[in-house]
Amino acid sequence: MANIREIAQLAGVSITTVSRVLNNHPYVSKEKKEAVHKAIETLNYKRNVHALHLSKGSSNMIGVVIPSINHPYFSSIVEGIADQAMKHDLQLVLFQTNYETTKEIDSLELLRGQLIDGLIFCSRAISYDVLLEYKTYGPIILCEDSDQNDFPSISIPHEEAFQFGMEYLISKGHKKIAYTLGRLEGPNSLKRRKAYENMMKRINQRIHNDWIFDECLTINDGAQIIDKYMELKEKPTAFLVTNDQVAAGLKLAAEELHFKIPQDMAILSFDNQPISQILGISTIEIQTKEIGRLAIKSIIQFEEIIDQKKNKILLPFTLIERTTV
Amino acid sequence: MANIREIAQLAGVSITTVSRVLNNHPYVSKEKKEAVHKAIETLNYKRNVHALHLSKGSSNMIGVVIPSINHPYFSSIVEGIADQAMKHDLQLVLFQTNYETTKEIDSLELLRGQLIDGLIFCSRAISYDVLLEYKTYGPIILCEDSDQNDFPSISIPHEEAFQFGMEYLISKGHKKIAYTLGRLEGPNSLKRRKAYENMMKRINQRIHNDWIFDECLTINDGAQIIDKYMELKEKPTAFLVTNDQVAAGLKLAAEELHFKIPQDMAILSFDNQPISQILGISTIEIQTKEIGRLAIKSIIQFEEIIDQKKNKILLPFTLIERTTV
DNA sequence: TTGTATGCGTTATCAG
DNA sequence: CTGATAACGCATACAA
Repeated sequence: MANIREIAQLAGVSITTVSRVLNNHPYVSKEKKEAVHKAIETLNYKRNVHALHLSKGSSNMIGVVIPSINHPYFSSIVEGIADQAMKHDLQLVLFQTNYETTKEIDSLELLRGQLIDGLIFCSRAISYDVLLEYKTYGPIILCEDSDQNDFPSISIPHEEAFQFGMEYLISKGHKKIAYTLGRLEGPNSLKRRKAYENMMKRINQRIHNDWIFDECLTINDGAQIIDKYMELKEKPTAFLVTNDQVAAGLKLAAEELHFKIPQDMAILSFDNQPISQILGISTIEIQTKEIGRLAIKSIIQFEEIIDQKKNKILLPFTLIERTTV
Repeated sequence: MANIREIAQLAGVSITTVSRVLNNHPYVSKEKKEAVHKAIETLNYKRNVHALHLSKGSSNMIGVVIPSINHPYFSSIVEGIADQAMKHDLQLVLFQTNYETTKEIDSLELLRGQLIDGLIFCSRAISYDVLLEYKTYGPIILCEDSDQNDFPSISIPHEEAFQFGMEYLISKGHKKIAYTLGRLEGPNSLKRRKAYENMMKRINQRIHNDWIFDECLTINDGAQIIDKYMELKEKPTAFLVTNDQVAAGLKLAAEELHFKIPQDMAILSFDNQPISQILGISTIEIQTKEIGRLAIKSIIQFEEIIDQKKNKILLPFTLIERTTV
């Protein structure tokens, strides 16, 4: 591949002039500019990106940390990230971590090594302390309902949304409420658990630990809930579940066993993905794509955000009433 | 950030020696090695990736072209790509194109600019001729059922699989068969259309153009088929559809209108995503994740593949009989 | 308006 | 075993 030197030579100008043309700087005579363009054309020249990055000290690439891309919640966030990134000519580097901390550290190390100019955590398994060690290496955005003030965060208010869901179920006459979680230790899950305990206490219900279903993320996870449900001595009458996928699995598996939804079992979920619409699942809408968009915006306006300490964005959520509650 | 020079200075060795230690070269005395490691520790040094890339002339990053990440078919492929990429320490750069040719060209230009060492096209809107212009700039892999010999391709045999699906429907007594496509002009769609026309001719059925449903990719697309279906004078008895998402939408929307599946309308789809299992949809399984894995493997073994002209991989497909046919 | 010279941080060559 | 030094390709301060 031809380099800038060859272009300069062929065009009969200096390297600097070529660079100026390349970067649309002013103060280049029309003739030289044309000569440069012609040389670029004939040699089929293309700027080497690494040299540019090295020279600039940045890469206009952003890292995205997700546990798995093959899940509607995360791929929807990434879609928003990708849309917005496009508008700012940012490239996306994907880190599929499967919630492994070593993978998350890999991504942080690449921030430190300047491969990426910023990092968006759609999921986080790593401890907050470790994260702090990387604070100085570039913008880090957290897509979680976070109480800290070191990193900008974007999310819905999980505690509030969960509480809202509980209240809705209670308003429909339910007291025996079960719920499901993606990962027991996830930052958002902790928020949800807290809300659950508060609400159950408020309606004088004791906490049944076997009404809390962990590791529920996919359709199949949802379908498998029904097996555990069958073994329960005391059965809940309502489920507040992680997301629409889990709700879909649960609903279809329950109906397979001739349970009536919502009479025998009410289901309320989160997200409002297309599947919930088609299955008539009542759900609390979350603007996942918007979370992604705002994550990129936060990266771009990082300095302002930090300066003004406006580093926590909470998006509204909306109840979508359908037929499962 | 400290650089290699500072490390050398602090450790009292030359830059070369530091580089040797960094790259685990032999012939470095234990003392110097330790001194270097100590200096790296104290200065919290990290190799600058851009300098490395520039020097090496490569980046161990791979580009992935997809129309939208927010679709199970594509995110499943990307999941496979990511899994396999991880094993080889390759980073992934995502290009969400929405089938726009300009976006695809952007990705190709970055291959030319050496940002990425290779490119995987999970979808392609660009013409084959344009693609050819970039052939020399690095490994390009096509995830489509392709007849060309310039680029390695990985896919299922779409024509054969589609024909197989038709034969299955016919064996169940259907002659009036409709089908749906993702994009009319997509490379895989063309294969499917060809198979459709052949099979319909074989059973002496004329082609109804209004039995061919274009732009069907999502659950909602599937649900909307039913509206057009209602307006059809002559109605098909079976649908061979793009993927499980479309099948799910179609099935649920049809049942909403009290159609019996498969008596009133048989449905056979492709993919075997979890949703098809839970809805009992008969489907032709495609190993999407494996397509992704093999794409990375093809990038790595690119030279061999080209040399041995083994540049077309066709994965097997499997009929999963459930309840919709 | 143009060009020279230097820096960006590594790796690789070659001489010792 | 070790170290100068020359690439790698571009941007930019400074000089003209």
